[in-house]
Amino acid sequence: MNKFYVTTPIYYVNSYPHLGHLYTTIVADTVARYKRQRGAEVFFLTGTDEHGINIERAAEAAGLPVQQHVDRIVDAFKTAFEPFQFTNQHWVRTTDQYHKQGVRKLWQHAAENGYIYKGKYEGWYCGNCNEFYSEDEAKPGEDGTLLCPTHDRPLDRIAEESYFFKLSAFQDKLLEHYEQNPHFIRPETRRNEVLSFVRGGLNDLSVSRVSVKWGIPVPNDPDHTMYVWFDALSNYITAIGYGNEQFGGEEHFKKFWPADLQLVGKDILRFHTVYWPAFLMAAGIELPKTIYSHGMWLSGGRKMSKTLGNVIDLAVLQKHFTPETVRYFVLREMVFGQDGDFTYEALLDRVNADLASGLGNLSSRTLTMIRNYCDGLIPSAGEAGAELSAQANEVREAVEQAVAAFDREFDEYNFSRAIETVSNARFRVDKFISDAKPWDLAKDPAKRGELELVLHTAAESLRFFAALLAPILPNATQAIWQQLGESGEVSGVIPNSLKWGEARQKQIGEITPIFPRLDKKKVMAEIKQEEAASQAARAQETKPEAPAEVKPAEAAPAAPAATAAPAASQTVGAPEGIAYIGIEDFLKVELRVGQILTAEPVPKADKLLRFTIDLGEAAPRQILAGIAQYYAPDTLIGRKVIVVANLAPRKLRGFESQGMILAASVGEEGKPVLAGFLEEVPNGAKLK
RNA sequence: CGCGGGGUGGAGCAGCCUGGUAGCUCGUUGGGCUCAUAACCCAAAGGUCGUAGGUUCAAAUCCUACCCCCGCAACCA
Repeated sequence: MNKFYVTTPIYYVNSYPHLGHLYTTIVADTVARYKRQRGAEVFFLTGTDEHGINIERAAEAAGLPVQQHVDRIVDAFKTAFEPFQFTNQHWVRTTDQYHKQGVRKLWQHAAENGYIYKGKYEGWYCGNCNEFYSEDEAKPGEDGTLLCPTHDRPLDRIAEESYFFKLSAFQDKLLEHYEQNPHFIRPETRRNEVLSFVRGGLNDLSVSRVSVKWGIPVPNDPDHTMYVWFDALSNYITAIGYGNEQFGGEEHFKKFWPADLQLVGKDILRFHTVYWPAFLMAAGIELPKTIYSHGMWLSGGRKMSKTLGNVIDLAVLQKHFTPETVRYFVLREMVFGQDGDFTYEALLDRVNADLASGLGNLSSRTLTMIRNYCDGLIPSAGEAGAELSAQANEVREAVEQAVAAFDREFDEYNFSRAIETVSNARFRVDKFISDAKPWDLAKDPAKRGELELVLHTAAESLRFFAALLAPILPNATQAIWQQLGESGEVSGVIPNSLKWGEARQKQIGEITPIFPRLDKKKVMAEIKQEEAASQAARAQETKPEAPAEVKPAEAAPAAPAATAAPAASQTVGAPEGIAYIGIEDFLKVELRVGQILTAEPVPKADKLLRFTIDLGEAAPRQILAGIAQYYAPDTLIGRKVIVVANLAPRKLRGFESQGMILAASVGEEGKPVLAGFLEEVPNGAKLK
């Protein structure tokens, strides 16, 4: 049987849907439609990953029971996806019962085979937070002890009981699998990355936590909760019936597993190409055929980030562009596997050029002529002179070759190239029409045969294009299909089996514009306005609506001043209420006036500057500060600054910093502005 | 020597694995056409494919070194 199982990652519900989620799902949906159209029985899965400590906390912050909180975000995903009419058979949620059941089964199998063992997970633990911190995350105390970054209390060295997955046992097996299945990880560059990672050695993986409650309990040891990735990755098998009765259970699972294509973003490549196959091997389950890592969408050449304010707002996007045009754009514009730049200008250009002026206009001109010259009946190929016949033949060949080339490229997931083959054939048709001038032929009854040949050829080309592009533009191609007088669903037509010349004497349908032309200037102006508005709104937004991302957005350099919008409420780390301290606490801090004697960048550090500062002491002090991106060292020499003089020394990038320079932290980027004095002050003067 | 991606006509990109006329979209200029969504067709201008070496009959493509940009990591006492 010809089956095809395609998955997207399940989306972590710690953030609201964004372009990246949409993109992966569009790709998966397009592949699913493509395979289905060609007769495969397709199972297309997407869903949400809903467990873990982050979710638990976000719910707490939102003041909701966790399940209710995740339900809300899942709804947001479904709502955002709804207009795109994705054809997924199922939406898996890791909070679903059958999933939990299946995951436990997987765990048990792995355990029975000896790949899960109980051990101790050692780390620095804060009793207040109930969490482990790495030495990097922890705050160094005065005497070298490590402090909790949130509570400022000493961390305990604790060994927590934890289950471990014997990842180390799979290094060779994985490498062997990669070698023998060159298409297991795609594209090539990603494969190489993983190869070198695995060759570097694999450590066993801690796969349970006693400190986390929101998750799936470990079988026979309910104090332990499974590590979220073990839980999440399993969805690809549990959702189709592994270890449960979902869709009929085992039989259904056997029918669709192994997955034919698992799409992932390159940020989660390692989990899917190392951990995931190792989990499967441990339980004796076959591995998926291909893990394809796609690129990321950048915005204006930069990674999208809330801090930079260059995130593509889905609401704005959907207001101006139909789901179909967005689908077309992301598939056409990005070379699959590489990063791509998403700009509204490029989107507008693409839509106007390829769809409005291109496919839409070809459809419009062809059908209009058939209506006007042929009473709306698609003509048979008429008799014509040698030259015109030759040209018509050439067009036919170009279209038929496009059919073959499209499938060839698409099967390799070269979506942009597959689409290009159609565009190239389309250019040929437009040229043919312009050269043959059917509007002139129509004036001369003697040229009836030639006229019919031209229009027949154009209509047939259009019919083929509609079938080819159906997975990418499901609604538009169906509209063209119907306007050509065809019945049924174009999504069920195999382009390869279409026969040239079949469409004749069919009554065309009502002609309507398929892709209206967009007014670039007008749309861009509106978008700019809406983006500004939504950004202002986001700035006002309170926590519960915007759960924190796992990875805090990177503070990026540059872009000061100009973006200084009416900087509404840019509170930096707003405390929940003020924790008052007494004067005695303040007096513990020794602030002194210092003068910068030397300043130079620290090698291999982007943000650090190294100073020697005269505090009126016998010898100047060496102090480091993370302001290199905002101050040129030379300009600071001689400047008077305020220094925390009794801060415990700390080594940074190999240099000991004997104090701290005070600066205001401005804006979301935390741009530093050095504190100083308006009058002359002597070095070493104490502040109080 | 931390890891990775990239430098191709004015802009944005493909081509590089599997050397052999440098291609696409937008933009510019001139012309044609009028069926069509001011669309379509033709023509032109514009590139020493980051730099320097090397391999080769032949290099954007393979090799070496270097320069620059962008992510990640590190780094903001």
